Amino acid sequence: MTSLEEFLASNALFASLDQTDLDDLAKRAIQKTFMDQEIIVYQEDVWPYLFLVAEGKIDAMKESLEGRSFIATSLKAGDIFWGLAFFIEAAPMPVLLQAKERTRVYLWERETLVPVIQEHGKMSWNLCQVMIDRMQLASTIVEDLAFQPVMSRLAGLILSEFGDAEDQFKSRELTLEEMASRIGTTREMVCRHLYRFAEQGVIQINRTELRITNRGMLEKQARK
Amino acid sequence: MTSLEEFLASNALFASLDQTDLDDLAKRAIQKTFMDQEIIVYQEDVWPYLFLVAEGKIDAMKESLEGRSFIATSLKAGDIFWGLAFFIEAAPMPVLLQAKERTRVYLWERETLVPVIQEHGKMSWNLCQVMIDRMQLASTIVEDLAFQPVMSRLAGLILSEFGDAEDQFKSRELTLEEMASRIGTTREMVCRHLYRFAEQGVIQINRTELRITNRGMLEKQARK
DNA sequence: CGCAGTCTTTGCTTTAAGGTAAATTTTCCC
DNA sequence: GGGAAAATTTACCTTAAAGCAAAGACTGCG
Repeated sequence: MTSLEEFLASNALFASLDQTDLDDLAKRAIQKTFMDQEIIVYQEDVWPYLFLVAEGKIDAMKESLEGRSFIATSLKAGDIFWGLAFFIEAAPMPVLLQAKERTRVYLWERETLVPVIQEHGKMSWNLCQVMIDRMQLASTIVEDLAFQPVMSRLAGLILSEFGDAEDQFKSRELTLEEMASRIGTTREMVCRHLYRFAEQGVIQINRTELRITNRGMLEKQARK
Repeated sequence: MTSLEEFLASNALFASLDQTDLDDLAKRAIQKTFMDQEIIVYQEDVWPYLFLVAEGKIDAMKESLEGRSFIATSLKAGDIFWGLAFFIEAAPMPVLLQAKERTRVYLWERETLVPVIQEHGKMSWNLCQVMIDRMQLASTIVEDLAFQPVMSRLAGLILSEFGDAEDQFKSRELTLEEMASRIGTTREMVCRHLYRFAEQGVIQINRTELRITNRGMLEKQARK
């Protein structure tokens, strides 16, 4: 059993396949590597692939005509993603995919993988489960954009990015621009609100790091 | 073949089943009827059903704490929908479902239908296709909310609601409140923008009906 | 018919969000 | 180690969106 086969077997989507099928899919997988910041596929392109992230990180983002962008989700090792054209003839990508580190993926063409999926009912079912997860994500995004002001969305982002540091200063990994893209606003707004939070004593912040000083307050603000 | 069996057979999700299975599912379907405005299930409830709309109309909407609401999609005869708990144990409804006319649905419990779906690979695959459709919808919603101002979203709504009338006056079926819920704003904003469009000569409007006079302008505004 | 309740419309006010620009700091590459 | 490029921070200004309130118009029902 090759390491790729083991990797596949450990993934929820492929878990139900037997050795023969794993072997077959492993052989037909196309391995690709992308540099940091490299664009994998542009929005609106027709891209009939399904892929599995082996290592690295990929952002799925939407871009507006005016040059603003919105990061819908980030993919990491073990995650499955696909182009819509994998499922629907000629359907265009709803997002752009961009590597955010050096990233390696295995991908399969529609013609290769769809027959396998259709033959293995369990696999289709597993795929449904993956999709349901994605929908839950989309659901909270819509809710946030429709109802929450920028400040609340930012509070949520701070919690998810800095919430695991036990009230210690933690390096700001994301640029203001990136934070803005995750909550659908501009870098200036993010900066202003960060310092407003700091004024209120909810966080402490300097140019390179951030620390949560009042988590309860942030949580309250986030589901305001 | 009963009429329900025929109805099932005509649906993309069930199309691949043979007579025996159709018969079985038809027998185990739970038929329910809802009055206009009746709530079918509340947001956050755990509701492990998948259903098929036989007749009528259902809105799937999110509600905010402040009482604003956002209509994510409308379901009509032939449409399939489900509670997340159908797929994931104890997962809560991401939306509220409300009948918007007298509505009849057939629903199946998780325990009844999941085994059938898992047994029939083709059915899982069809379900994936349905989900992909829903994702495309969600994708445009996110894009609109993240990038488009209220005026553009309203232009899009006008086109989809009144676009089929050949520049004839058409009765305003939706209240301002409902329009507002579809594009994530308030009824006052909708009203103002409608009259702003009218001032620009893009539409004509009175208290009860509306007519598009410059479709090109609306389309341009919609993808601004 | 009349009245209560629901919608629509509009004016006025407040708040949130965003654009521009410039100063400052940091990063990164040669 | 120096300088260009990128990122952060702020001040100031404009616009978009929303909240509040009140005046009409319509609907449905007793």
